[in-house]
Amino acid sequence: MGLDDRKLAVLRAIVEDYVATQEPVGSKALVERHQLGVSPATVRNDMAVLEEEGYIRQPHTSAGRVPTDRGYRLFVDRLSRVKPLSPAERRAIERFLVGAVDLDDVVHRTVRLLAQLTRQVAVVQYPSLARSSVRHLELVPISTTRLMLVMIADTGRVEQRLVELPAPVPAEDVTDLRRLANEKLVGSRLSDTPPLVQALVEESAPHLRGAMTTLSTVLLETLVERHEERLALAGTANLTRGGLLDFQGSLRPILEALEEEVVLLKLIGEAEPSTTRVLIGDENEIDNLRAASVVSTGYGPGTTIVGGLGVLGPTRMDYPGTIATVRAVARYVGELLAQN
Amino acid sequence: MGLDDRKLAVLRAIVEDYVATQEPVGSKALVERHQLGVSPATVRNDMAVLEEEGYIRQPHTSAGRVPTDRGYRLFVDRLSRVKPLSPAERRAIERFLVGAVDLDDVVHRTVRLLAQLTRQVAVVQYPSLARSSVRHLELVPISTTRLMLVMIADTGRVEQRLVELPAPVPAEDVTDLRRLANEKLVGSRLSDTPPLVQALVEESAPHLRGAMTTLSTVLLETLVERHEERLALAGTANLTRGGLLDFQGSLRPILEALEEEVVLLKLIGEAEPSTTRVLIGDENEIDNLRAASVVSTGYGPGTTIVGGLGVLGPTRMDYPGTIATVRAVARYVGELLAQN
DNA sequence: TCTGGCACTCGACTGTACCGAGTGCCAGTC
DNA sequence: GACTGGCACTCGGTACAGTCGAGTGCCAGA
Repeated sequence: MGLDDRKLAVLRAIVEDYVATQEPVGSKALVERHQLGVSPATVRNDMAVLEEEGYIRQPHTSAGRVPTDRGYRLFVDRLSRVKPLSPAERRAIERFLVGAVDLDDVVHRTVRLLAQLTRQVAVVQYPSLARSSVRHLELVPISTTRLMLVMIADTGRVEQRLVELPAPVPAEDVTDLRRLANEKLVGSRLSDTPPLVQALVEESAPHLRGAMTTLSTVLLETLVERHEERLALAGTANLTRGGLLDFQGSLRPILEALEEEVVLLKLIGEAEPSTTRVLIGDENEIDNLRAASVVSTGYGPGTTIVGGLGVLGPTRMDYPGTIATVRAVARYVGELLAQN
Repeated sequence: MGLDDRKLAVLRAIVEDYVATQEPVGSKALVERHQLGVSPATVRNDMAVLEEEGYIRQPHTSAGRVPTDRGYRLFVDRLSRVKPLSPAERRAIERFLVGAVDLDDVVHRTVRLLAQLTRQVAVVQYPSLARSSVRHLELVPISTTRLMLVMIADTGRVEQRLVELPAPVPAEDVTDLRRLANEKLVGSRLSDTPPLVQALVEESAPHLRGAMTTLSTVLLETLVERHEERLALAGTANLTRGGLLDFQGSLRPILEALEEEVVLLKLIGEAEPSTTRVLIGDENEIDNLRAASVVSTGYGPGTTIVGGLGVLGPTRMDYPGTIATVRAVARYVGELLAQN
């Protein structure tokens, strides 16, 4: 197990060169491009050890070495510092995000920005309803037996659902329903609402009870249970960089995975506070993404987290740069939301 | 120019075989698989003419023939009948679309359905705001100087915008603003609103005028001028079928084009009543899509059109089947909207 | 006008040879 | 004991030649 400093330096050099050139790197090229202070032969011995330990591998007998997923993992954990952003990148982030007019706008701008800066596929989760609280509920009569329920969350999200009432409800009753619902629910987190919604029905006047029951069912079903998450995606064209060498030749599984909201949510939606999660290749639970890496983090106003965002790319990616960008973007978005 | 019936039959056979096998088709294979009633030599002569006229071409000197964009065009215009849907497909459409709970749901289900049935990339435009009329406007105070404007259209679309007021507005004034706006605008088409909105400001009580001006600016700007269109996309993974032979080897330009909302709208948003538009390869104005074909049509309740939908695939596609599917789906969606 | 026959073309595939990057190993040196 | 230079070896990539066969164009004849 003895991985002394030089061996680690060799691994770092291999990762950096391979990420840059996308070609297996040999011992000679390595000593030429890095100040390792030893000869190629020595490096070769180190490489043999690294290979034995599973950090690098040879695509063919007479080729250079390529990092394994395990090698990238070691690199990320112990061999790299998060790269500070360039001023240009900072400016790009600011320029891109100021002037967003609403949440949709913020999310769309963010996802495009991320895709552009990292040159990878970017995913941004809308602020999770479960982590939002109710700012306002609006009931708009569509017909006598149909209401449009509009919920405005403190995160800026607006969700609407059609409610089919069991019986016609006159306009003034709708007003009552609206008032009641707002009184009870405004300010509370959606994840905490079930008992409140329950109480709502019980406390309603008898003639409102039928309508309120339907209403609360819709509320619970669509906003809490089926906790509606939304996502924005951008930069799929970036998958084609690196001319099909990445992703072992087929974009198919990746594109398929990207179409599954559930999958994406799993990837970026499980953020923990102030952590940047890096999943490398095989570490990914989703089979389709075994050839990809994901860098994700949570975002939100202040220190709370309301959603996740991240990027997906080949395992051969610039981890320090990507991590820095993802973090920075998340922070800016959080600030933006805090102004809300 | 003399394209007699047999030459047309030959072209049709070439298109059908090539679409099925994805391989250049030769004269011998052609007479074997189709009852043309003549010998390969005769077919060869016909092919020579078809090639001269630009309907087919030879990838290499000693290979079979492949249809050109022009050949597909002739095929679509004169040589194919729209294939009736199979009962299975009909059932799939019905099964897929019933049970949609709101517009978002309808659109998402539709786009997935289209992608699945045609095995291509599907695009569905949300009902255009320009073609919708106002069902209700809601103003929700966020703070004393901020309102959330929620517009509900008759097509089911719900749009929201944040309005920054120039000065604090008390709650009862908000009620007045809401009432006024609804009185004037409900029932009118968004594209017809500019004069109405103008009148709105003029008829407001003096103390409301400032707020109403801001409000109407937001209304006009975001809902009319920048006429906000939304899109849903699905099936990008289908681009990878045909193993990179389609799209001359690179998905890049296609994926890039698919990320541009403007481009997609141009493709499917210019629907005319009861027409199915087919754009084949070169006919496409967007350079990135010169290797693709697009089949699109409009949809809407009854005979009106509120939006477009369509699919994008390789020029080598099953036009009759795709056209039939696109039409059928559009019709079903229209019916669904009509029930609204 | 159609057909059979024939010479021709050229991509796809196969086998051979060669080059060179890169390796593992070993004996020698500090 | 750790490092180095040297050397034989491996093997992917490329270039080249040869063969095969699908497919063509053309032409004479029915």
